Amino acid sequence: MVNQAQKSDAAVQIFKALADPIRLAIIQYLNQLDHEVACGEVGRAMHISKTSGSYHFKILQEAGLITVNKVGREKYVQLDRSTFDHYLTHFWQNL
Amino acid sequence: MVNQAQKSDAAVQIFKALADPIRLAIIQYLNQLDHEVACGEVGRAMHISKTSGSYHFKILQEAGLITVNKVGREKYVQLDRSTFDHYLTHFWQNL
DNA sequence: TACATAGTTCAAAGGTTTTTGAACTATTAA
DNA sequence: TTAATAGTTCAAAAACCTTTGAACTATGTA
Repeated sequence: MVNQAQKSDAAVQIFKALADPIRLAIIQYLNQLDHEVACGEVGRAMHISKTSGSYHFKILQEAGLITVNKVGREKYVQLDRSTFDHYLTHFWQNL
Repeated sequence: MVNQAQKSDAAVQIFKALADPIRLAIIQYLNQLDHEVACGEVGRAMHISKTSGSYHFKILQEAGLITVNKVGREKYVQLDRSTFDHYLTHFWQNL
């Protein structure tokens, strides 16, 4: 079992990942589509550079907010709703 | 009515306010007590300086996560649960 | 093979957030 | 009036986050 400090570290990481307008827009976009999409397609929809996209997807993945599926040279991402449920929807239960 | 950009600005502000270990500990503390507490008392419980406390309470207040009630020379704070409900518990409905 | 495409990595630059201590205001109590 | 207490403000420093472009790896296609 993880201790209190580790629990709040994870929460801080998730809230940091959510605390950015680009990443929130990505989440919104992935939520609407509700299926796997290639990073490149999301990046183009957000009007951001490849490098910036790569940076933001890494932060979302490390926070556990998206899952990643590499197929050929493309990386398909989608929301990991269980993480949102744990830290947002059930915030008070898991605080 | 606010537009989409304003909505996500507010969300970013709330997630930034949550994205800090001290502020998350303050929220945890206020949640357990579940009543007004003076800033000074919270600050002492968190082992932070007056200045640091003042800084963090300001961020929590500006995000709408706490309400403030000044009585004499003391400032009593408590959680504003409606903001947590809106941005966390009902995250998907308000995205 | 050669070329194109998807995505990563790196370091530098710029921007933002947090901590610090000293000086401050406002209120209370002796 | 004097001293103590609660909290704020300020500027400087330190720490941290984000963007940028160039160079890179890996894969797919002609």
